Amino acid sequence: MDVDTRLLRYFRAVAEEGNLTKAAARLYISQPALTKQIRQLEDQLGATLFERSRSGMALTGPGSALAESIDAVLDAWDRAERAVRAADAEASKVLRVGFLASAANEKTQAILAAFRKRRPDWRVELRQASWGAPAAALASGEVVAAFMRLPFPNQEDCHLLELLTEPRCVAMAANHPLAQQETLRFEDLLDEPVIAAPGATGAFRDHWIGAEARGGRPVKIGAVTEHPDDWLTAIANGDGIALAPESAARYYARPDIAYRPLTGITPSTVALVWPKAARPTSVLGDFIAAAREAADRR
Amino acid sequence: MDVDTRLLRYFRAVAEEGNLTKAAARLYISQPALTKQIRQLEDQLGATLFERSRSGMALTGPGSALAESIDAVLDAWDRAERAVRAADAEASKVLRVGFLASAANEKTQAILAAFRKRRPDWRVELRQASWGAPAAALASGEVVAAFMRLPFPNQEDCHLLELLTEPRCVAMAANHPLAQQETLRFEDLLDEPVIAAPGATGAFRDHWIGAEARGGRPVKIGAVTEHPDDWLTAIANGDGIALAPESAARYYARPDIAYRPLTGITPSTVALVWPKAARPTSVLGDFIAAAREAADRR
DNA sequence: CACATCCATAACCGGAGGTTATCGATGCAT
DNA sequence: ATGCATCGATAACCTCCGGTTATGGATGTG
Repeated sequence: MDVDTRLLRYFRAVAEEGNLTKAAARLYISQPALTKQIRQLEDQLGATLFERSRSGMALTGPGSALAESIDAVLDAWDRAERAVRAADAEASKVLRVGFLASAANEKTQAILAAFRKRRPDWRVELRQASWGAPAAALASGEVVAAFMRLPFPNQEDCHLLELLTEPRCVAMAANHPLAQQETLRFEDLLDEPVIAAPGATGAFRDHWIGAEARGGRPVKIGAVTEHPDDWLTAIANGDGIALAPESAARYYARPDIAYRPLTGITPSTVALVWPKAARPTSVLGDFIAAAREAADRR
Repeated sequence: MDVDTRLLRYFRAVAEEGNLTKAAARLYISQPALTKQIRQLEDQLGATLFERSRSGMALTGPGSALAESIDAVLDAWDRAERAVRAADAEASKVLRVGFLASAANEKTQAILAAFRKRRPDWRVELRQASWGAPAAALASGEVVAAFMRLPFPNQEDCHLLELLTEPRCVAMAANHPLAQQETLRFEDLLDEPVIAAPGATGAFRDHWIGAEARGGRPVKIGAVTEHPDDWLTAIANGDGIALAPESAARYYARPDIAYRPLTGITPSTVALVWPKAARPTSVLGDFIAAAREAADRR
């Protein structure tokens, strides 16, 4: 019998959530679509995978059997995908590197230059990662390394090379009352709605709503965004304020957005990261060396 | 990225055949469909998997990387599928057993009775297997064992318990000139067209066209069939003659078909087979024991 | 030089995966 | 007890994708 890995991911989500509605939300599809898909999986396998009840979906015996076997399938496919992408990169001499927003800021060019010196025949392709699943492209081998801000989800599966640390500031609509002040304290922002990353990003989201400095004070989410453009628009729109690295003021300057220095909040660190699971190649080694060189020279 | 295992099988077929047209034929789809699918796989992976030329499709570097990783994925899924089916069988107390045509003939009832005595609360479900891929249902765990005639494709992946051996005879249209004779010699049939199993079945097909007794004499294929019904129809229709187990005369008697004893050809053996790959269960053990008991008592 | 082989393209059809809207059942809080 | 929130199932609909047949273009081959 054939399956789509998508179906397997769907199944896994439902098994983990124990709840169709929540699983559907997590998968960014509608609940009826998920209902249909799960039922179809059951039909194809000829087995009942879930016990439906008012309180949710509970795994049956066959369901548990599938849940236990499923990771092996998805992992095998991930490995296959990585192998193909690695071979393709080798063949076309392209190193694909992911980045979040402004990557390594002013250091980016130095790193790329240092790498070009080591591998003149290679080309570096920078790909923007979504905030929704910043590490997904790493896991699938779509990019072989990425410039990331710490922390991020599944960080423990990656090797890290810290590149720079910079203060965090606050971004808000230019006409926001607090923009009058030259400098702000984080305590002054506790009641402001905040523009946040998607909930699935865990520690990453928490870091950028300043959860660690709130002392348990609840936060009001003004909007959820996945890309810099949405993020900037939401801020300019007055949906809320947002924490941002200081460099955002240079890389994302706009007349309708004000960036203000902020006290009482820890700085942000940018690192080059690459998956522990991937077999390291010499080209990646050269890129890491280039990044290390550029990071040390300041 | 998501894939359907179907796509992976398609890719594997093309990689093995080195030829779109032949691969398409093997997969029972049209060549344009396969062209599209392979191209789509390449698009999704963002890599060229094949080098196209007038002489066929040759794997590129990324293509080879995929070819090497692909079996792990498909095997993992096979295992998952088997695990689910096993758990489902356990839960619903159904033992699914495959069979080809008349299964174990007169022994079948004795085996089932012996099993019922051991496991009164279980039910046996007999499923007919296609001649096109007689062992497919075994590999996927759709059936946990099967009554098969030896040899069959991928036989080496299975444990065997031989149940009975019976002479092979010849089946032909009732109005066929040779049907006049009470007994025939295999040498008399060498020029007759033969109804055969699909080419992919290898040794199975060879056995039933009597390849081992032809001494290299070429065989004329009158028709290719996958199921007893097609087979009987083709014979009655005069498309060709066919070798058949003696018991076919009892289980597939028809006024428009004549079965005649045959000399100069080896007999046919029926065995109960079960995959080596599957974790053996105690129920299956009981079924095997029941089969052994019924086979020994004669 | 005609033909066979092999892959690509075009036009078309049916089904499957997705969506929104809605319902029925059940548990919980007012 | 009533009303509301939650959860899964169903219905109606749209789009796209996987399949089909027919055909073309390039390239060896008898």
